[in-house]
Amino acid sequence: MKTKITLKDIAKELEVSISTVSKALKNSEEISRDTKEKIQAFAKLYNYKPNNIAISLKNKRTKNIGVVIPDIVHHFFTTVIRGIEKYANAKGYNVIVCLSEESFDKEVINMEMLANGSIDGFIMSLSSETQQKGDFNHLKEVTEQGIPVVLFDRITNEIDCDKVIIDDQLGAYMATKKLIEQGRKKIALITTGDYLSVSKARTEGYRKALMENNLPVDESLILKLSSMEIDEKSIIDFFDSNSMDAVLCVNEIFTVYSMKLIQKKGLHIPNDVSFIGFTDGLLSKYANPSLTAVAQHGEKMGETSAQMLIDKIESEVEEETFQTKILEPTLVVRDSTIN
Amino acid sequence: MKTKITLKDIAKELEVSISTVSKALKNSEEISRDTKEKIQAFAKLYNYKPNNIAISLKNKRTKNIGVVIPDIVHHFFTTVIRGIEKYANAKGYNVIVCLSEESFDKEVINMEMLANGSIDGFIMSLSSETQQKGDFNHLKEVTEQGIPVVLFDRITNEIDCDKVIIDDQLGAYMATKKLIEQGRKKIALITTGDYLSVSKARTEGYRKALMENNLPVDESLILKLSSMEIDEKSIIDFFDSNSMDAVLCVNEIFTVYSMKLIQKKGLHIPNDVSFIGFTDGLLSKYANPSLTAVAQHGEKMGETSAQMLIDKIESEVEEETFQTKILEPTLVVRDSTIN
DNA sequence: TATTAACACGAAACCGTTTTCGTAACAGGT
DNA sequence: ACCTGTTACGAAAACGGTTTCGTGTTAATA
Repeated sequence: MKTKITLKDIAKELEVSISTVSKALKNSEEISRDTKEKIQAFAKLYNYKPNNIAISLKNKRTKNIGVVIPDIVHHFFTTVIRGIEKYANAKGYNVIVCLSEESFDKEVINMEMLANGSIDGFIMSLSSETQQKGDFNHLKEVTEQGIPVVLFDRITNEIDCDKVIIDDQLGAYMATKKLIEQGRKKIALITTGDYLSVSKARTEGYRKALMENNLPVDESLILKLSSMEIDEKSIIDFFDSNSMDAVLCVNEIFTVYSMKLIQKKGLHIPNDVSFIGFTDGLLSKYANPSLTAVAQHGEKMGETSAQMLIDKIESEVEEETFQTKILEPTLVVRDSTIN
Repeated sequence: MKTKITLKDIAKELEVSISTVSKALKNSEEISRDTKEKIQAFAKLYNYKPNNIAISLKNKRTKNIGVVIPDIVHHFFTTVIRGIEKYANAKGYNVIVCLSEESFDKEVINMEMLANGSIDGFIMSLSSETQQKGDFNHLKEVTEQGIPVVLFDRITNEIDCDKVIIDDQLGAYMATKKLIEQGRKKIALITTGDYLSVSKARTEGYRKALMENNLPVDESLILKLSSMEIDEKSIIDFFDSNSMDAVLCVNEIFTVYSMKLIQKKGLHIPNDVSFIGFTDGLLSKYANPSLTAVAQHGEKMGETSAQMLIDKIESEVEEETFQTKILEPTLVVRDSTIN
């Protein structure tokens, strides 16, 4: 086992000081050509690479960014990570991923773990429990310490920091309007409770579209599931006790699952019932029929978040100006609506 | 902005030495009750948390593990990450995720970036380019430095390290046998080139099942796609120029995509053609018809990998014994085969 | 020849911990 | 009064770098 070589080793071997080695490897003007060449050759021969940890300690920069997300199995989050990773990597940053699994406690623990020097900044999306609870002290602490934070998708207004969201209201509005234009009158909505910021905005967009088109908002056509887990029974009851000609769902899994249940009832998609879902992920693409979906552009969101965070990390200025970037959703039309 | 407090700050404030503070916070017997209480109270008040980087430097342990995978959008890898994260987190480790995106160069760069002190060990699955190229020097270097590595799923025999795989051959064998038992005679296989270790094993299992059941292995019924990207034309050609009554695919996306194409031809699944795919992911569950799939138990694989890695990291002994854990695949029967 | 500037390098502080070792102060025993 | 043993703490080295500043040597200048 050949152990890693350090500056000290090189210095001893070449009978110069550590400082000289350090400078020589940085090609400093201070060091003579001869010495530099000798040291650089030696370093290359022994494959010297500076120790990241030592450097981090010295300049108080880790070149790591912490990503805390509720779930990695939702395709949307996966694409966001990809976007983050892509941008961060190009800038020489590494990405530490922590999953809160929709739990407040886990979110807090993860953040505390990372906040003690492990990372230069956070990119995160709040767990549903956090949003439900409305307790953001862990975020407050972190920002007060001067650690930059970028919140994406599931955000809160109670924290001053950069934010990236898509215009969820617009997305739902576009989707609902599309359904209305196709002559649908009884459009149902399957969502979570309003505690999830995104669900709330989407519900608003849905209402807005109905109202603008003089359609009644029938509260019994709005199903609020109590968690992110599929509650099959609730959905079946909902379908059994209401008639509808279109369904809008706030996420992909709700959508495909609901479609299956509708199909089991013998109804045809899109003829009898049209479906539009949020998140244009793998499921939307490959579901049968393929899903008309509101694309959230997760990868773009990830890139944007990473860019905003790294800008802040690397900016010298102590400005306390935060911005919220609102990305535009796109409607990807497939076979679950009439073309 | 209240900046982080250090041992030095506490020492100065309380007019004791840094060593005393450090010991007091560790509840050392060396320090008197009074002093300890005073220091601990002060530390708590100012929310002192030791700096991870400093600790890492000191004990040459980062409590980070590096995960290098080809792709995060494949559901299988997502579940593996989840398993890793779960186990690692419980053990106080953080997970740094790097994506090679099936590229050899990226894989090398990522590993080099992390190998300089940022992590205590690697968990990885080889990029297809790496497997194709057969160049594993980056792995060799890392293991020679004494950094523990666990390879999962896409592995190589050229590197001595711990490994976790599922019995891919068995999985394909089980799937093929199932199809044979249902009376299928012309079973096609859609795979990648043999450079991918898993594809190779799966192909072997497929052949083995056919041979054991006295069915001919018709090479024209084996489609080898040249990359992980869907090549629609090749698949259509394949279906047009061959007749078959069952299809086995080496991954989920190949499977659902192929199903779509078969359905477009007007064939019925499973009556005309049965399908079985590898990886029991979201797509399998929600595809229409839902997919009979070989479950790879990604989460289990992730946990096992993390466990093996952390065991090695934390074991004092300098043993050079490596093991390969082989997980058993399971056949999850759904509607793409006859029940 | 004395002064000075440029050159090339080393010493040491620093980042924030942990840990070993040394020691002042005091108590107890003889 | 002397020795010994605790007790309670501090000094300093170490982890592996970066960076500031000081300095010995040489060559150029007055």
